[in-house]
Amino acid sequence: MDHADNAIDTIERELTAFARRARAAAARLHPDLPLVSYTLLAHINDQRGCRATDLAAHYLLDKSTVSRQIGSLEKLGLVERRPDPDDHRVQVLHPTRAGAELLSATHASRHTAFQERLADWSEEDLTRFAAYLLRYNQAGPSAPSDPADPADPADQTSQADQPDQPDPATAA
Amino acid sequence: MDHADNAIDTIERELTAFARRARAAAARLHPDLPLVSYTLLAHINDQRGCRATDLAAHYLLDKSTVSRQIGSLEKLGLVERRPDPDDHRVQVLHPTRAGAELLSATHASRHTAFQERLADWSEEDLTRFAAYLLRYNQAGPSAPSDPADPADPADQTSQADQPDQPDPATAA
DNA sequence: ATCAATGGATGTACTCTACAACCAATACCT
DNA sequence: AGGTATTGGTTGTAGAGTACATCCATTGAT
Repeated sequence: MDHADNAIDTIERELTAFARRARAAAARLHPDLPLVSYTLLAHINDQRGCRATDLAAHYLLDKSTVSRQIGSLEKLGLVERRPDPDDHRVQVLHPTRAGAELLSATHASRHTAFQERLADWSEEDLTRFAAYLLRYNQAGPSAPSDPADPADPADQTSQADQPDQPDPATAA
Repeated sequence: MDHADNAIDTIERELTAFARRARAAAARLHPDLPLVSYTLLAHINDQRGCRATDLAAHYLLDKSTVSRQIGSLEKLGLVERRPDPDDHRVQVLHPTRAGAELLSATHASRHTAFQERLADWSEEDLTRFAAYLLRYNQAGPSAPSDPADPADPADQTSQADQPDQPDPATAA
């Protein structure tokens, strides 16, 4: 077990820890907007209209799951479905006014939370950490990044709308 | 929006992406040993005997959740409960032989997956990335790291067995 | 001795998810 | 054109994971 292996173990452990906590925190802190719904809504918002199938492909979710998520987002009045004139099978999803507002409020509070947590990091460390995370998420033979926010200017390396790859963090 | 804010946005986005993918991957790739069970089993193994309450506190899980998880681990023959002679309310949890073996096999395959994903990283980058993750997970006013594997020599900064803090990654 | 605190289990309910089966619309192919 | 495959989406069903409330047994404190 050399240094690199130790580092890999640490990365594995810490990413796993993060994922577990994130999940718990999501349930705890999104009483009104569950994590998955938030993610999908954000994607819909960023794409300025996308189809349920796109979401399913992007997030590696079953289309039934997406269908129900969209259903609940619609029930909450955060998303609306518009028929696609070119293909009558398709519903183009758009955030409603309320959806966009909730999203921006949520994003703002998330950003603040991160800012607080990262308050004592130097700009250099922030930049490097961000770069490592990007690299990690894009890594692997066929692992595209997760261009969850392709509209984000910081997302310079986002690729096409491809499915995420199962992550070794939780692979066994 | 300065550089630091951009970096923070990237960190936020990438960690969130990771958490979402990890979740999906967990369900997909742990047919025999669900992620949570794996995590708890690993903790039990590392602690060489711990109580259900410890697990609940450590992972911010409800004790009912832990109780059921332990129940299923026991049903799978991976964990055994031993009465605590000093306190008859307590059950000390220990991995069975099968549990320890499954754990080490799982860990090995996880490590391999990470190794592959990180194969083209320099040792220096690995070390720094690991350090950043540790720092991130330990950050915050009252956010201890998640010493999931305190026995791991790489986990030099693990602290006491305190609950994890809700993570801004998914806080809204 | 009583009453509170602790460790744990159980009842119930909700979210997220997948798989399978299904329907409707479109595309392809001869 | 007609038949078949493909695609977009919904619904039925099932299971994991979780929380909250409640309950029981044991321990501790006054």
